[in-house]
Amino acid sequence: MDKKDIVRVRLAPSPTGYIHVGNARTALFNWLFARQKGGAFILRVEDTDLERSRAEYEQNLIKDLRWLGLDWDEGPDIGGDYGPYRQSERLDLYHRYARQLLEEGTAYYCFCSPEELEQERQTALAQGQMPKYSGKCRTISLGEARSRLAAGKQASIRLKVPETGTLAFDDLVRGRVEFDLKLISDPIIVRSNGMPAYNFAVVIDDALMSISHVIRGEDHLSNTPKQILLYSALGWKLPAFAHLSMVMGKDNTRLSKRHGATSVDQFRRDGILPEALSNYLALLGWSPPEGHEVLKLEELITLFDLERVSRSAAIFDYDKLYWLNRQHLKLLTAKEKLELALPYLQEADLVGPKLSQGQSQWLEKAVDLLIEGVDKLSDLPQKFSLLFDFEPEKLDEEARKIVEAESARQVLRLFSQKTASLKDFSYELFADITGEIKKETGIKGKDLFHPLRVALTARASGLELDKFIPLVEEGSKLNFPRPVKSCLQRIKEFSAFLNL
RNA sequence: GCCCCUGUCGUCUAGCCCGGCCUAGGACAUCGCCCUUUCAAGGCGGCAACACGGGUUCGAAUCCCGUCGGGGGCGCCA
Repeated sequence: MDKKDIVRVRLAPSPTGYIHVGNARTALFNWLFARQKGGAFILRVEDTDLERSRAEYEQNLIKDLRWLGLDWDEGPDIGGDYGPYRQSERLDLYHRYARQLLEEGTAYYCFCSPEELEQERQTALAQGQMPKYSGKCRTISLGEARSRLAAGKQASIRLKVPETGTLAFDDLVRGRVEFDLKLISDPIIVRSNGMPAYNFAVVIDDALMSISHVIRGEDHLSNTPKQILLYSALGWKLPAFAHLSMVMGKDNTRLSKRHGATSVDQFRRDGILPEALSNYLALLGWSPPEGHEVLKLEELITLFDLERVSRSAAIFDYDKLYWLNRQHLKLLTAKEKLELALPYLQEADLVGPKLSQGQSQWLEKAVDLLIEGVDKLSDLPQKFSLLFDFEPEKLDEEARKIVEAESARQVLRLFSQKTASLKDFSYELFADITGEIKKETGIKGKDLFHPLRVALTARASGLELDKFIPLVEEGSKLNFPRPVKSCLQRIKEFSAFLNL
């Protein structure tokens, strides 16, 4: 393959907090594209905002991306041939090109103060105009500017934007997009504190890093003409652009904490599987050509296609994410399920920090049974109360009704008598006894089993009894912080509670 | 306010570029039925959309124009 055809894409986050699902989706699309095309995925950290950037946020970023299952070929943590990969370490590069533009006359020093500029902006807004820099400092010669600088004046550097004409480009997802140059303000490329501005740094970095495709959020669409102008001022070849639509919350405003979890970190802690999150994110604004939607990362790589990316904003649907999480949970082995579930059970003090072999074997079975229908792992401890909590006095309305029926009392009385002298219990004994009761009373089906379920679990619903009974019996012999009551114990307590 | 993007079931979307195969397909959610000693899972089925108005055409979700709605941008933030 010719070198110029090599696909090189990048994710360029600024380390200002936890990574948001919107950025995670952008990361995923870039990564899928690179992996499918056999290209390179590059991580570059845009930390030129001294106010908001923090070094530890970079670690979070890396951790979250790796957890999601993404990897990169070049980046601040692993290096690469086009480094450094932090903008704060590339300042000399930006200055070199800024100087070049200054000398060629395509950029100029601007001495206007932030206050002055704000004033101009307000005036324009008040007149219903799109704010645009007046161009006041355009006429200051480079020599004049340098002597003012030498005299201690502060100045930013701006790019000269042509006064007329239109600028058009072909966006890979949006098609042809046009801008009227007379509405575009001369962008600041270097701030008066010497730091490069975003529009300048991205262009320098993307070009120097030979980025072939810029795949990013739609919020950057209107920056693109400024960046294209910079490419041509520097005589560089343009990358392809692809602008992804935004991710919204239920009320059609930008997804925020108000809507629920939004950071990758939060989803991880809630117990969403990384493969479920990436699957869901891929489905937000992209659809597989064949109907099947439950897909692993490897499958996404082969199926992904920028041409199938939708142009309109998408609302983040937690229900569908949970459904996908359940689907991916089903794909795991019992052992894997336990491994993932354990921290949540420990957190809830259901199990101690160390497990005996018997405990972990039992837990493996329990998790495998109870995980059915669980949206996210953090919901699991709640499900475990079926095993660990038995409180007849806290029956809900439904359970109370079931157990108060006259036939139910009859069933329970008999069951209590027949189990009174037993030392041990099993599902087989349960089946025998219920058979006898059926014969003696003629009560069968729901009327027979439902009261017994309530008596054994203190709930109207739960696991099937043929699974529940052996599980509880086995669990009752194990030493848990909160013990599991045996079936016989449960019957005894329940009978007492009902005054049978 | 101005500029740019966008508009198919409640939600994510297929179809649109290359008009007829669309009685508009799938998935989530929801409702019902079946299975099941309850619940869940699973199976089956139902409800549900081309924003609106004009064109063009024998024929428009698909092409053109306008209106309205939504989003983004208009920073010495990225």
